[in-house]
Amino acid sequence: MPALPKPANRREGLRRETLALILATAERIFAEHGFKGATMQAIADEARLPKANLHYYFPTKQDLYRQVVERIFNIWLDAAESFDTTASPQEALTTYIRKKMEISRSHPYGSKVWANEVIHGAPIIHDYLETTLTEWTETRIKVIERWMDEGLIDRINPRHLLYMIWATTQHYADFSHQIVTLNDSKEMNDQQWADATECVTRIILAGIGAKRGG
Amino acid sequence: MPALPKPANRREGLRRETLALILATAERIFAEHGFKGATMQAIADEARLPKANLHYYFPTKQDLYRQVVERIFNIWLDAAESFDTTASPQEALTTYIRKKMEISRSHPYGSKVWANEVIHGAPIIHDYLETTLTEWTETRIKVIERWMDEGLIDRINPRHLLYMIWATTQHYADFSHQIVTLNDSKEMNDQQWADATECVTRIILAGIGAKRGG
DNA sequence: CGTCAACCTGACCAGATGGTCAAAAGAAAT
DNA sequence: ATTTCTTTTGACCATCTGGTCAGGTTGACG
Repeated sequence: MPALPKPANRREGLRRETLALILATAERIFAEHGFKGATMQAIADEARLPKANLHYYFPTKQDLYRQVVERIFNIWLDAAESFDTTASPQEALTTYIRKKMEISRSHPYGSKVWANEVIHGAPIIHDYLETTLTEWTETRIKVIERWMDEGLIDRINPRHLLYMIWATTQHYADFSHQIVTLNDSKEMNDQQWADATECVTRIILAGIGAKRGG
Repeated sequence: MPALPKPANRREGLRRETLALILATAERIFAEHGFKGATMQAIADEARLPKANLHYYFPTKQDLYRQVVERIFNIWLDAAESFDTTASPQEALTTYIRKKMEISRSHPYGSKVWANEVIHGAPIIHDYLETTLTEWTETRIKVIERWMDEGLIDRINPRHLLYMIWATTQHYADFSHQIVTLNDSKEMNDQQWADATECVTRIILAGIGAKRGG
């Protein structure tokens, strides 16, 4: 996430706006229809741009898709940082879960695109999984093992704890249609999101034998 | 799941074999490429049938897709039955989680198709969500509430407990590529599946304050 | 064996879609 | 004002894909 320098001139500013508009629209369309189901024409229409203009900024559909996915990965990385390797299990996990739930609420389309990508074998982002994600996971597993060695939590397989957190938090974004349907066809409100976050955190912490607020 | 009567003759037998072959192949291709990404030609090639033959049995791609999804839903319903409403929390949840993990292992393609469908707004199965799934969920929520009233488990929001179980168990199928990558690029073996099931069950049970084996 | 219905299949078509291009329009620099 | 570079855009094309169809093949049945 490089801090972006301010636009040098009118052109540069417009260019950024257009890029942002295209990326945001594309994220939604890719999330709703999948890579193949999304068409450049549909993205163009939603963004109110001629299709040829999209191809000016992103030569191919794959280029556009890749940038959408990379943006999402960076958001994920930000949240991943909040898994503080120096904090107590309670602090680290509570913060991490909250952050992930917030992402599910604020970036539902991104989460869906990511899910889609992984479900279909991660053809575009396979290298990310093998490098960045693997490294991140290994270091966190070591942290969790240390917690167990120090008797701060029960002995469990750290891998499955992580999967459980990922699966559950992302479920609220990826399966939002199912959740909405089961919620009287209403979007979850602030209170319900807070309730979900609290409930998930509590079950996870109790599940691994970590006292809360400790 | 109607018990199928035995084929009356050679023709009937062949017909069933062909139907089963097409459905199984389609399930895999739909899982790997999504609805739009999967082509009738690809399914035909994989099944070693002429494309026109597919259209003989399934007039349109949507018909084929719908039947694939319906088959998956029935498998889900079977597992759902194992959430015994009369058993203790430990029994009911342990069995249910085990059953769902088994499905994730034995029907990974089906799970992926389902996930895809829900992620994209469940255009085909929306009626299932609104009827069968809603009813099932309501009855199970009542059961969980009874457990809480009887002091068998802690007070939590039953809805989120269910979401957690669904999310986590299905994660092993839907995100298998990620899991394999993080597992030294090897498929999970018998021991690892048993380990995962045990670990998930333990965290959930402890998470809601239910003693194990009780 | 003959008839009929079910089944199979190569060839074909219409529409959709990713991508191209040349020309026009607009901003920046001189 | 003129030149130069970036951006915009409508028209166009090659390819892919779902679906059709006419004619051939096969099994059931009397």
